[in-house]
Amino acid sequence: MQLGKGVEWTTHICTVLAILPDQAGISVDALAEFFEVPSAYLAKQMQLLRRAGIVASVRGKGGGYRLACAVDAISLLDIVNAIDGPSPAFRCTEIRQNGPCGLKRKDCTKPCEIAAAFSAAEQVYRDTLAAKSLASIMQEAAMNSSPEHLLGIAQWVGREAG
Amino acid sequence: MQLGKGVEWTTHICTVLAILPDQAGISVDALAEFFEVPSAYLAKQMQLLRRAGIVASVRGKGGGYRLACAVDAISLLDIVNAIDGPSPAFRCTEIRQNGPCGLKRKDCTKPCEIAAAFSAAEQVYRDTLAAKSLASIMQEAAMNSSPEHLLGIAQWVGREAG
DNA sequence: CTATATCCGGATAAAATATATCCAATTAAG
DNA sequence: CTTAATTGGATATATTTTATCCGGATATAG
Repeated sequence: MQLGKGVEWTTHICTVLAILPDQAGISVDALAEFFEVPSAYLAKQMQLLRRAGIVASVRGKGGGYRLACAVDAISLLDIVNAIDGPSPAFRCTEIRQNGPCGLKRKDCTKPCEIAAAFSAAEQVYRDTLAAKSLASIMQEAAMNSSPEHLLGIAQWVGREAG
Repeated sequence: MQLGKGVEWTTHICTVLAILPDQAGISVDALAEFFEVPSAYLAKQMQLLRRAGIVASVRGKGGGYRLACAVDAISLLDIVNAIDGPSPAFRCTEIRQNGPCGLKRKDCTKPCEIAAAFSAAEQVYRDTLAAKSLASIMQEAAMNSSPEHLLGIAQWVGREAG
């Protein structure tokens, strides 16, 4: 059970987009260079973010990506759902209905105990991610990083967005 | 991010092995028939369970599988770790060290805020699975199932275990 | 001792997923 | 109007996961 690299990449990228001036944008190539990741593949991930309404894009020369919402309106769950999809990790195939002792379909209105237990575990996982906003990540990063590092990032963003 | 079918299969199978008389065993073919799943692949999953110490096997004619522990000593997390592996879903590739504003490796002793947030979410997921024992699943199933159904399973197990 | 049932482990095939690439559509600037 | 920069979407490739098969080892029964 693995989460794609795109989740890591785009989460970091959102923290960079978050310090952009309003209306400005950064190109995929610039973002790919900033994190040294393959730009072609990153482009695909950014499109998934856009379709999910997390970022907005501007086409053509001078275009690029920016956040489409406030940082406290974007949670880690939003990003995971956008990149990795919202489908649950545990897939119940109703094997309790199979075989010599299989249950009738009409007797299976409620999920079985096993499916229910896995769903409950996934729910707390999703709840935890939903409770973590991009704003909270930014705040923690600001506290844990050196002022020089933060300044360096702000300057780079300023150059690329200018 | 998907959990393999083996997790669903082997969890159900553990609930069947749980009602075996002591020292008896059931063959992979019988279990595969009971749930109508491919026996070749199920055999692989059962070997993973055995290597994890969840079930024990007896070779040769009349052999088969049985639980290696008490039902309250087996959690859903044990089964997931055995079948799906214990590696975390979120893989941090330390891209904060990359690019023009990359951090030096020596300044990265603590995980970044993003990796920490995902780890925390996975931890509550694992904790929830660890808190759910096979015994608890069995008890819930006993309450929710009809006596006839439970009897049918017990009879089938009795026949197969000889 | 032979035949049969069963697990064991490695080799292999198929499917799904992750990764990478290309070209068309669009926009800004000169 | 032409050129360059950029996103958009479809398509190709690589990697991983999932599934199957087969020969060997082991144990039981006759």
